[in-house]
Amino acid sequence: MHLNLPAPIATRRTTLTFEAPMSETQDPTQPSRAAAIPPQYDFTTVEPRWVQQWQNSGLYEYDAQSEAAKAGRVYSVDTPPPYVSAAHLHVGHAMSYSQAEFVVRFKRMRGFEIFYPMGFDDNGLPTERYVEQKYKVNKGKVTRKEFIDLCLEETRQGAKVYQDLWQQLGLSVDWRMTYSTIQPRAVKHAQRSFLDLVQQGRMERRRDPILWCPTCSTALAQADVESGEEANRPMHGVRFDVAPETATANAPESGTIETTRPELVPACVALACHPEDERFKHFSGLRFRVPLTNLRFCKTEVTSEDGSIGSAGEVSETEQGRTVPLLFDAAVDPAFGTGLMMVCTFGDPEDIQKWRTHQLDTVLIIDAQGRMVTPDLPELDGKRVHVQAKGSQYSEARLAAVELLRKYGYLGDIKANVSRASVHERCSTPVEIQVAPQWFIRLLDLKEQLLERGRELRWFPEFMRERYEDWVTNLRWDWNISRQRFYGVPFPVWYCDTCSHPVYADMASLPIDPTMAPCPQEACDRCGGASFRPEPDVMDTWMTSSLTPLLNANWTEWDAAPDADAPIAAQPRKAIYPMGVRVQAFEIIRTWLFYTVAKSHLHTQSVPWRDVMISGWGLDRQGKKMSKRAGNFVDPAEVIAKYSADSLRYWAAGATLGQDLRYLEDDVKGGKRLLTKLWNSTRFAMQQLDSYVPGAVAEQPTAADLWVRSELVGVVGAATAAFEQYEYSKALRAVETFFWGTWCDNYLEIVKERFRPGSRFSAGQVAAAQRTIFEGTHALLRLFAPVLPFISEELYQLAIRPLLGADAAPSVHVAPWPENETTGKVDVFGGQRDEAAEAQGALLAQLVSAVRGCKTAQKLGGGRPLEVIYLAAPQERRADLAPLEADWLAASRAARCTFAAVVADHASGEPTYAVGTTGISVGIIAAPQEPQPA
RNA sequence: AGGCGCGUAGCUCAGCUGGUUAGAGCACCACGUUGACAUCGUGGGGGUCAGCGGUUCAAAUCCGCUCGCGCCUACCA
Repeated sequence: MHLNLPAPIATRRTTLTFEAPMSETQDPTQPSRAAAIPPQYDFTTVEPRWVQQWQNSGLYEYDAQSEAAKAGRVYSVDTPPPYVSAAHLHVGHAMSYSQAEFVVRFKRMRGFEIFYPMGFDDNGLPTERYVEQKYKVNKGKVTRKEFIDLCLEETRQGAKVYQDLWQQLGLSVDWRMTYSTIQPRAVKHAQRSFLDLVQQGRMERRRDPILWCPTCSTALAQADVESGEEANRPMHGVRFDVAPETATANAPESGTIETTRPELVPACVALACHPEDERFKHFSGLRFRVPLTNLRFCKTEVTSEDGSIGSAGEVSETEQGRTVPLLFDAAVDPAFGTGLMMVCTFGDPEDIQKWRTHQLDTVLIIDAQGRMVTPDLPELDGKRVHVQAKGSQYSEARLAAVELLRKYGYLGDIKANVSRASVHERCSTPVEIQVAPQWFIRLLDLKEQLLERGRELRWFPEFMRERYEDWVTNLRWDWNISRQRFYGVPFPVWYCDTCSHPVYADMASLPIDPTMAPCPQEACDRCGGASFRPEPDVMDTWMTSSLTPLLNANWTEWDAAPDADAPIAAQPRKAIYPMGVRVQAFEIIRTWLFYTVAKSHLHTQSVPWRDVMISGWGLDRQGKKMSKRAGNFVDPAEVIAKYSADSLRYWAAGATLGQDLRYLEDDVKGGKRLLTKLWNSTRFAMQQLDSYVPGAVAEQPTAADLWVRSELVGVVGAATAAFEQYEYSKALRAVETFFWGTWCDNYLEIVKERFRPGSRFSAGQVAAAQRTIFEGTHALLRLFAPVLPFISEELYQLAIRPLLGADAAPSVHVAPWPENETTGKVDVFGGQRDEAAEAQGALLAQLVSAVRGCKTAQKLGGGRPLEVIYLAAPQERRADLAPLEADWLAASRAARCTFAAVVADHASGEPTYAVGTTGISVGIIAAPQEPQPA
């Protein structure tokens, strides 16, 4: 038999050899083909053996020189580099990685050269947070080097755990291509990206208000911030007195604002109201005194009784405090609070907006650690803004501020008010706004272009595109990539000590750490200064993660001279870019996906991939997201040990793309059942093939053969179409339904009789059944292979490959998918559907089922032979029945059937069964029970 | 507050470009083991398709509104 192997695979992979897996168990006295298949499937030995053999043989290695690669038929996969916190691994992770891999395996069988690396994200704040919590350290307690060493060690351990699990799970990754986001290659890419954006004028160092996490002591990007819990954040009325020097005859003496942040009152820089708000029409031109700013703390030294010198002091009121103007701004909502709002520096993005628009002063009273800096107000000074005061749900600073406002008579009503604060997604601390020099990538002017890139991508499922559009549309901050942390990619920048002018590293010197390497310039371009200091900040972790497609393609080496000595992972691969598909879950569309699209747009004026596949989450039985913290987490390694990797993958294949999936052990058990069924049915098939020599006997297919062949052609088409749309669950369902219902329950039961000694079937009919069984099994194993790689491979090697001869694909995973990708033609049983045969088969299945119904009603076993089947059918249907008779009688184990006017008359009152809505009904008479042998 | 997804048998989910009697697996009931499979087979019971209204000869499917769950975005002075 000649197998039409796709050319790309032929060059290298046909030379792969696998040891014959079960040869040692074959009984030489029984040369039967079926004997090659042990009675029981033992996944505990089979799965690890294939993990090893696939790995040893290089089956999944990317070959840039293959025929497919040269022809441009490369399918490359950008898969999420998980954080190293391996202890958090749960079946939800296994689910999403499996789902992506189903499609990868499908594409490989379609003849594509696959580039499928794995990455590990061991860079940046998430890792730092993990290390801090695990070792109970923070960046104040250890040196930068000690801390980085801890992070690297955690990274190594985590990556090992991940790789073991992914291999057990059967992911067909090319492990030579593994990257990590802190390795020199990744650092080089991130720094190159930085310098490239500097050259483009996209990268700016600005002293701007920025989002700030007081707990992590670092700046953040908009994407790092999420909505916090709803909570009561009371609204405090605060009276602002009109500055007497601006008072007019008909103006009021004061105005009242409402705020949830009374501690920020001393940072007030303006009051604002809507220009058409009648209530404030007399306020025009007024200035207001900011409460508490008229207080002064006078410190005096005192000598206490024991002679030690301490300090004391008192607060005194001065004549006037700071005054602020009243602004009219249409952005103020007259319906909110009193209609009069306080603008302070800075409470929220709205403040920044007004501060910019009206060029207001800046009064910063919260430091980097979230402590109040208010020297004239000792009750408030140093109080922490994000630490709850003892015995209160409110912070130290807020309580102290309220007390001060009350003491000096400015405090009005306090009203309950439910709202949510913006918090840092890594630590849930409410974010503050600080002002500090930071590096920004200007993005706000690119919204339209980035939306357009989003539209160039094919999204699966399509509705996920809206998550992207929403995010881009609502973007309000340029991307701040500076982080005041230890562990991350350093900026390749020094500053002049005299004038702070930046000096950039040479491209050729990357990767570089400016804290270790000298500044490449001797004198400052701007002022001639000769001493420089390195940039101490590190880059946002997404600065690297956003480059994974470019990192996989080794963008930094595209123009470099070829270096044959470079590790394979580091060699340039421009051909895989843009990549074929990005796979990820939906919650990081705004981060990973968005930033990657932005980077690709800026660096290559292109989308980073053609397709985007978005998966859902693995949920627990109650529908809650799995997480270590929630304690509802299921360890995938345990599931694999108990039920096999194939079974776990089967569960993962049950989720509709983009939808969440609950973890139910029963569903994994369902996978285990399928494996058993597949094993047994293949064993049965082999038992019928001992004498099979393809083409030796001219086949005479029966109605059952023609029916099941046509159905299979249909299933191949349906599964292929589904996989092409990333609908692996639909594909599996089509295959499984056919396999269990049509193939096992009906077809195999029908043909069994054909192989019994002395059956009424001709040699040609037996040959037809053998061909159907063999080619059908071969097709089924290939159809199951993407989802169930282990058992498919084992059965392919045991049952199929030996019969195919020397041309056979060395692995089911590089065997040709039963529909040809280029021609679109199904390569099974001629590839044509036969509607008449399918209609006949449907009738046959109904007839078989009706007889089973009779047997059950008469409490007869399914294998009980029948003496006669009585059949009542309208005259016009009788012609349809004749071609089915042989298969029907065989499946029913009946000696003969005979037409009758009304079945019940001939069946001794036994129950009769209607055959669907065909107008046919049947009745049976069982053959006498044969005497049991003594 | 806006957007997206979901709401179908006891449970988990298909179906949702409108068209016979709404499906599968699990669970449940009954029956059945003389050579693929009891980790099984056969047969069966079980659903006002969240609710209300509309379009249509015909609605689980299309439209509108309401309710519930999840998520995203915004607001949070």
